[in-house]
Amino acid sequence: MSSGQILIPAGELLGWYRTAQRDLPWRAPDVTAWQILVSEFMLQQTPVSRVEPIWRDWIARWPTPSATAAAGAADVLRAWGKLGYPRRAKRLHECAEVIATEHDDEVPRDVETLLTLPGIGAYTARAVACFAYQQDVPVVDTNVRRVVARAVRGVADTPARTRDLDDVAALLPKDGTAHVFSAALMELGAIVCTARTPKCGICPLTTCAWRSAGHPEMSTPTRPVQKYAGTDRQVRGRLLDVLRGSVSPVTRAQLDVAWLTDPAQRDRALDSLLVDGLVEQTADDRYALAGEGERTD
DNA sequence: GACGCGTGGTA
DNA sequence: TTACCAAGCGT
Repeated sequence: MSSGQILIPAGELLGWYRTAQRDLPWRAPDVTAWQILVSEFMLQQTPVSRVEPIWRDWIARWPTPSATAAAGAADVLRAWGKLGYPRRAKRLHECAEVIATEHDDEVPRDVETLLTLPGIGAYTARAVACFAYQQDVPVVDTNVRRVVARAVRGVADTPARTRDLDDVAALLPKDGTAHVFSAALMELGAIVCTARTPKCGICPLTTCAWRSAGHPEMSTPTRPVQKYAGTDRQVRGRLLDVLRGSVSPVTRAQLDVAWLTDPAQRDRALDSLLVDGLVEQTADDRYALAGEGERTD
């Protein structure tokens, strides 16, 4: 994409965002950069509705990086509950430790430094810079990618590409409102220009290349949806669920009953949890969530 | 760049 | 019911 042409009118988008934005708890004025960062970790591949209650409890319990770092890893994994992808919880804990010890308990402001932190990638680094520190950096998540694909390129969606960042950067207004523009773009994708049944009837954009083209279907295939039932991921989930539910270490037999259909797969899943540092083996040959017994709060 | 990584709501 | 999908990251 080239051009200095304005392809998404900022006025239309920002006007809509002012009245239509959701009242999400991490958007409240007194929320800190760390607390916004926590929301971003939780929102990585998990819907807002499931994150909200967990985030509220989490922030009340561990409001700062140092408070989070002081908690035991097992307590963090339990508080994460069933949000999914528990490696995120572990990385959030590690991220808290780094910020507490190496950044004076302050979330770094610049994208370069944010990118060095555990669990923070291209999206989250810029989301924190944008939403917590009002920086005019391009923020590209699945919503932004889809809105740009449709409104600008006239296609239903596009697979993730590294050059998405440059494409979106070219669309940002240069008058200092880019951070709001980015938030609005994401919000539009989240509640109007949705993946499955877009609400074109209430879209604030008066011009849209996708609409003009007659809402064509996807031409370039995206990644196929992953299977879950019967996969190692499901087995890991079952094993972890057993461990989250037990304050004391469990025996191998207690884990074995969590997945009876394929013992070899069960062993592989347990091994991968040990490798990932989510589970530990105790001296008496039992199993527990990693960091069980470190606890502080 | 492709793949593996949880979980549950919705159509 | 099955299949899709939800503010990605690390390898």
